[in-house]
This record gives sequence, C-alpha cells and structure tokens, in this order.
Amino acid sequence: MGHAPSTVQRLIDAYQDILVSDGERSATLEAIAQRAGVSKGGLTYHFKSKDELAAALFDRLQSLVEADLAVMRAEPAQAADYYVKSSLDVESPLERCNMAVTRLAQGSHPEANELLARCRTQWFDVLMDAVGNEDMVHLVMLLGDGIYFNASLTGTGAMPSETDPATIDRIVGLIGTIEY
Amino acid sequence: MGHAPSTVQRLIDAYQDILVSDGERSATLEAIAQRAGVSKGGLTYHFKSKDELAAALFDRLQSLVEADLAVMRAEPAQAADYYVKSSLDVESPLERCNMAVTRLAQGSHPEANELLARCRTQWFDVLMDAVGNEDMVHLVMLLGDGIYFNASLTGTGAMPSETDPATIDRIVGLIGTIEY
DNA sequence: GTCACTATACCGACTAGTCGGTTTTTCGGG
DNA sequence: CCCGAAAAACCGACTAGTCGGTATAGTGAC
Repeated sequence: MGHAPSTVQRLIDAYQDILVSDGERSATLEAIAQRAGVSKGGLTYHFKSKDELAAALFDRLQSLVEADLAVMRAEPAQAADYYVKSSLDVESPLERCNMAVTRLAQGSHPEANELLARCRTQWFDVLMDAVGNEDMVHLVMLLGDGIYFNASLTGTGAMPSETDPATIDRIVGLIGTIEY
Repeated sequence: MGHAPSTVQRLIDAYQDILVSDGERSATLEAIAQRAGVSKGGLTYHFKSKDELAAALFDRLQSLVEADLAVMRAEPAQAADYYVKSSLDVESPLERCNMAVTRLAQGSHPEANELLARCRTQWFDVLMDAVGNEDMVHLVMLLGDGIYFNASLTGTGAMPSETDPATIDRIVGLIGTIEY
C-alpha cells in the first residue's frame, strides 16, 4: 500500500490542480491551503513564499519528464507513437504538471518558460534519435502539442471533445503511411 | 487615409496586447489605460467594467473569424493549406485576438471558452466541406493548434523557434502525400 | 522538547470600480 | 465666421476589498 501523500505533496498537488482548472489568478495561498486541507499557516510552514511553491512544481515536472524520456529511450520503435498518444492522457501526472507549468509560463513567468523550453528540446532530441527524420519529428511534436492544447481547453470547460482516442489512433495510422 | 484608431479600438488593442504578452494578471485597468494612452477614468468612461472590455474582445474575435471563414469558403482547394499556414502568422489580427481570448479561457472565463468552442466548430465544418475526410480535417486542425500553441509560447519568452515557415512548408508537403 | 501543524490577527501593496470635476468637440443661431 | 451651450471625452483622487507575506500563541503526537 502506498503512503498517503505527505502534506508537502498535497500542497503541490493543490497548487497544480488550481492552476490547471481555474488559472493563475485563482491560485491564492488560501485557496491552495484549503484544497490541501491545511491552514494558511500550515502552507507557509512548508513554503516560505509562492515562488518556493512554484520551484517545487518545476522540480516535479523535471522528474516526471525525466521518467517519460527514459520510457521513450527504452523503446525507440514506439517512441513517436507513445509521444502522440500520451498527449491525450490529460489525467496523467506528467500532463497535469506540464499544464500547470504552462499556465505559469503564459503569465510570463520566465523560469517556467525556460523549463518548458528545456523539456521540449529533450523530447525533440529523443524523438530525433528514434525517428531519424527532422520533419517527421516536428510533425509528431506539433501533433502532440495540438492534442494537448485541445485537451487543455476541453478540460477547462465546454469544449466539444473533437479528439477522442479512436480518432487519434486513425490519425497516427495515417501518419504511419507517410514515406520519407 | 485610414482613420487613426479610435480610443475604444485602442483600448481593446491594449487589453489584447497585454493579455498576449504578459498574461491576465498584468492586464489591470491602469495598465490597459496607460498602454492605450488614456487615464483610468478615460477607460471606465468607455467600458463600465472589465467584463465589458472582454465582451468587446469577444465581438472582435467573432468578426475576424467570420472573415477568415469567408476566405476559406471562397477557395476550398486551398482551405487546408491556408488554415495550417495562417496559424504561423502570430502577428495577424486574428491570431493575436484568438490568443488573447485563449488566455481568458485558460483563466476559466466561461464565455471565452464557449466562444472558442463555437469558432472551432465553424472551422471544422468549413474544412470538412473543403477536404471531405474527417480524419484529415482533425489532422489539419490539430497541426494548426500545435503550431499555434508553439508560437504562443515562443511569443511569451525564451522558447526556441522550432517551427519556422520553411519547416511548416515541408510538413504540409508530407501531409499532402497521404492517400485517403 | 521538538515537530507539524491550527487559528487568528495584522500589514502593505495592489486592484476594480466610483465620482466630482475639467477639457474638448460638436452644433445651431445670429 | 463666431458665440455659447450642451454633450462627449477624459482626468485623477478616493473607496472598498483582495492578496502575499509576517507574526504569534496554542495544540497534540512522539
């Protein structure tokens, strides 16, 4: 049986969740503390400032991306397939964390921007090793971004889910027919 | 000679620009007013509240999308090509306005979400008429979203511009080879 | 005693929105 | 063309409320 998540983890979770579902403005210290089930004082006990909370979120993203890259490196033949399809799984820890950091980046948080840029470079390199053709890698990454972007809007409210898994499967199939 | 933009237009421009480049949090009434070259009082004379400003932004997006759809309907053969490539032009009035509304949507503004959903549906319908194959339309739209998402992050800060026009050209070429 | 908090009070900075007053533009009569 | 009044456009100080952050006294578990 897994440990129940520690208060520190619950606080990061809460920050992440509020960023994803309600945006940066709603992520106030009190709202974060309340969602994590602690008092505001309890939050500031673990994180002296909001920037420390953000730093913890950035660390989490780095770890999750590291693990994702390891999976892709382990099975190069499925790397592109895996990359595109995992963009759909908006409930996964990686996608949720990525989305939260993206929200901060869009509020022009320089660190968040740099981190996302580094992650994208790493994904590009791994896909490049696995696929070999630069244009195909760009195509795959853009497709992943598109799926991700769609999913992130759908998640916030009333977007029609135009991209269900079966459709993505067929699109991946179409791309597989490209000769290069 | 074109009219110099009216104060009302300049205020909407200012709101749009700040949303795109600095995010929702930075779009305060004073910042908007200052960028438009008026005082806060001048702003509130034209827009009683921030919601009225947002409503004006929504109206603007609707008009711009209307015009875009008309272009695509006029030349169905180039519609898909046009859709993908125009996603790159982040400086165009349509893309900038779309990006601003997207920022509001990500801050969970329900109206913004609904508007974006309507626009996507309209684009889908027009592309469907022009292309005929549903999976290809999804592929085209996802690709456009990916380009757009990339561009929007690049615009905010230090993202490497992985998607230059020449690359997009080649990718569009690759997709053109798909048989369906 | 220390750790991990709770609960509450407080401060300074900032923000949306209001309001009284001022400037600029418009327009009809002489 | 000029005058004066009304309407439109605009200014900036003020209010009420929010948020990040600080501080502090207390509590139960180990």
